[in-house]
Amino acid sequence: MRGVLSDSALGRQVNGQLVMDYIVQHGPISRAQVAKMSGLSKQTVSELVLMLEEHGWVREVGIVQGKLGRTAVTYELNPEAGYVAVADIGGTQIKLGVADVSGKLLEEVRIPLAAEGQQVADQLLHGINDLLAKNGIRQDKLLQLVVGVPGVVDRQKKQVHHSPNLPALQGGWLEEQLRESLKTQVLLENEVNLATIGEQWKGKGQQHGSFIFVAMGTGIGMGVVLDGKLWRGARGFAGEIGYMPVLDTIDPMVKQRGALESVASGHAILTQYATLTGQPATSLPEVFALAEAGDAVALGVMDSVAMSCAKAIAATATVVDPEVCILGGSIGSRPEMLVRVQEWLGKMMDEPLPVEANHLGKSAGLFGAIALALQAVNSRYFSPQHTFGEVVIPSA
Amino acid sequence: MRGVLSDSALGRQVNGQLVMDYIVQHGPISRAQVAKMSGLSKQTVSELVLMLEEHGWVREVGIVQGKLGRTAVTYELNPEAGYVAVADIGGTQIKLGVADVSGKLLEEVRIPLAAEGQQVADQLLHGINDLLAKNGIRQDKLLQLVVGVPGVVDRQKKQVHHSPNLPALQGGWLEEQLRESLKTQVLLENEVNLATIGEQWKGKGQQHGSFIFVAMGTGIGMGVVLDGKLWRGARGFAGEIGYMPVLDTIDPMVKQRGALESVASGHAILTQYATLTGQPATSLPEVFALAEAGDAVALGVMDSVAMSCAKAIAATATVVDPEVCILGGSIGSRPEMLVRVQEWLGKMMDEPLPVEANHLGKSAGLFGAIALALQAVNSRYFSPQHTFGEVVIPSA
DNA sequence: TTTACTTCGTTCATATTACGAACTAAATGG
DNA sequence: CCATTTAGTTCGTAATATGAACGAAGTAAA
Repeated sequence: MRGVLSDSALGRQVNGQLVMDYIVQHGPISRAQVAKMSGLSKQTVSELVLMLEEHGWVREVGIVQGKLGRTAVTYELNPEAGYVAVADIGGTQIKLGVADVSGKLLEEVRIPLAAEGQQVADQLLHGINDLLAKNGIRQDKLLQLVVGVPGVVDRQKKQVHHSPNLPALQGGWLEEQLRESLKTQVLLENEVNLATIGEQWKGKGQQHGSFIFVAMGTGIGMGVVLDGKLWRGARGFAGEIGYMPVLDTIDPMVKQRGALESVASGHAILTQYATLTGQPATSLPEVFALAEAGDAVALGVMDSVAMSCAKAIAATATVVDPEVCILGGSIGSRPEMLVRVQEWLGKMMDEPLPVEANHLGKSAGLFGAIALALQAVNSRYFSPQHTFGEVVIPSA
Repeated sequence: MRGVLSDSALGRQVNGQLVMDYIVQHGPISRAQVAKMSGLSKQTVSELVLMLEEHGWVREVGIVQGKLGRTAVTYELNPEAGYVAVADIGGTQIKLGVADVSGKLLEEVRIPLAAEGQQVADQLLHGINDLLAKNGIRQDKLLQLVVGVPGVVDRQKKQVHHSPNLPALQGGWLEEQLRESLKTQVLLENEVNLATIGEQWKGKGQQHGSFIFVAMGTGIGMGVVLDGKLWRGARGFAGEIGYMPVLDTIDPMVKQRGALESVASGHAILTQYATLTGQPATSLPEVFALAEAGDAVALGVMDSVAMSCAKAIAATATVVDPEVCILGGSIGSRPEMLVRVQEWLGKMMDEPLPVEANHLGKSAGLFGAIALALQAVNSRYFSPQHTFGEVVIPSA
């Protein structure tokens, strides 16, 4: 029981994880079935299921009759084994939610975003505590909190960088405060990355091991999933394609704001339309309406933005070669944008990368946060570092 | 002994792999030292080392005296446990080599490249057989062959695609012929990817878990290493940045040849110089000499190529966020190109990605092939699929 | 209703693997 | 020459997984 991987409890870990997986994935299932599918012997499975049951991770569901042979007792993941909280700090509001370990979202609330950093932290704290109270969840049953932020997250230092829309979030204070107040593990994650994980879990990414998710809204960002794993980059900067150089001129202003973002985003649509017409910038829905009505300038702007977006996708495709690109965000999810991007990609690439519309819309972020939280919980309680399946009170 | 991960031999596999690693990494080492470092008990280590010795993977080196305490018997990787062959099919010649499992290159030869596809295959076969014979290596001791090819390799189908300079290599016939004739496992791999693995193993990549390697020669290509693993892409197309769109015009010809390759490569230097001067294209060394002598046109061409290259690197940096970029290839490894690329990157990026000159030069490909071959051998003989460390005769 | 059959799940004897403690071996160093 | 130190082995014990046998609890059919 000393060495890192030395004792035979390693096998127990692996097999326990395996049995847990079968129960989670294949819903109510009998021990005999798990044994058949996993190749483990029946008693080993029985032992492991007993252990999982004692720790509260699985529970008996019922019995299966009607088939030939003895009645089978079936087991499933115990949703009450624990809970996770998720938050998504957007441009104008905060979305909050609690989910159980089966991934079921129990409740969701939206709060208008406060102006100041410390107020935002308080909003998160109170919001989550309210949700826990209303759903009768004890604090020690809260296993993980995941917060989506509009910025680059350094996972090692647990700090937020490059958060132009909400500079108050920068640094590591938010994570620390939430962790200490809620007495649970806290993960901060870039909002586009969360939406990407969401699409992977419940959206178009399910069929694909490697894909990119491009979110075009006010700004533009990307999530990169390679072999089923989100790639965050050496400094958490992966997918920040707003800074991708696509112009031929090198403009110091562009370097600041992000080269691609200045030509492929909601912001770009407004500026370009204003510049071309000489009129002060109108609203985005207005430009879209004008384009649909056949306005030449609006159509030209749409096309130019689609081209820049396609260029970024094509460039990315040569670097990481994904199976597919999922296009999302408030602009990117519009069908007229999707077709234009596809058209331009066809002109740029010999074998154009398939581009699909996203599936989850605005909920992708929260779903992704739940998925990430469950991943974290899973790797925490079923990794070789811990005693098998034992629920420890998560704290610093 | 039935289930996939079911029997306790799994632990044996893991611990055997662990002990093997310590012996390989820490040179001549005693069993007591391995026990201390790994956390395994002394007898477990003794058992495993005995097993490894019986299978021929390790051997006794000698004894350590002079220190306090009993003499220690030290062990090391047995270089004669097996051999790998490597080949690099270049533009004008084939490089061949054989190495032992310790990674030591025993002999290297160069052969002028034959004109026709089947002739190339024969050259490989005869060349490798000659090398084996000269170095007294029995065919059943040849555990792996790795061949570097100038094209995109589909690992699932074991086929070569997009090989414009050597179209005869396309398809899966080469792998099949080599495997059946040499009766060993064969891996084909893109030459830039091999150079990347080479830099990772023995070059600048050693200090970095995630980096990109840009090879600018006649054409331009890139290798992507993320968290220590070469990323090949869904179809083996990752890093084919020759096709990256960087121009503002969409030219069907450019789509064919590759947009970036037409502005950032040896080929581009020649064409641009010829266009600007109106003279027929000169040779590359000539253009470099002119630039050094202060010729304005030559300097302009250099700068323009460096800018395009920097743009591709900056674009890649926003997508994968590597720690560093290693610049190589016959053009890229020139210091005057390196500084220019660094200069341009400074203008394009807020926190410019560090760019370093490559370390291994033209041998990177062969080194990478050896590293890849050893990886393949390692995962073959020490993976849970096989009986621990048992040498099986590799065949179809 | 009884009997045969099928499948679920447990009990039991056995094999593998790892560990720690005790022991032997072989050197150094005064 | 003997204490000390380190290397390596022997041996008893504990954990884990297995397969075979067995008991349990249903269906199917005579």
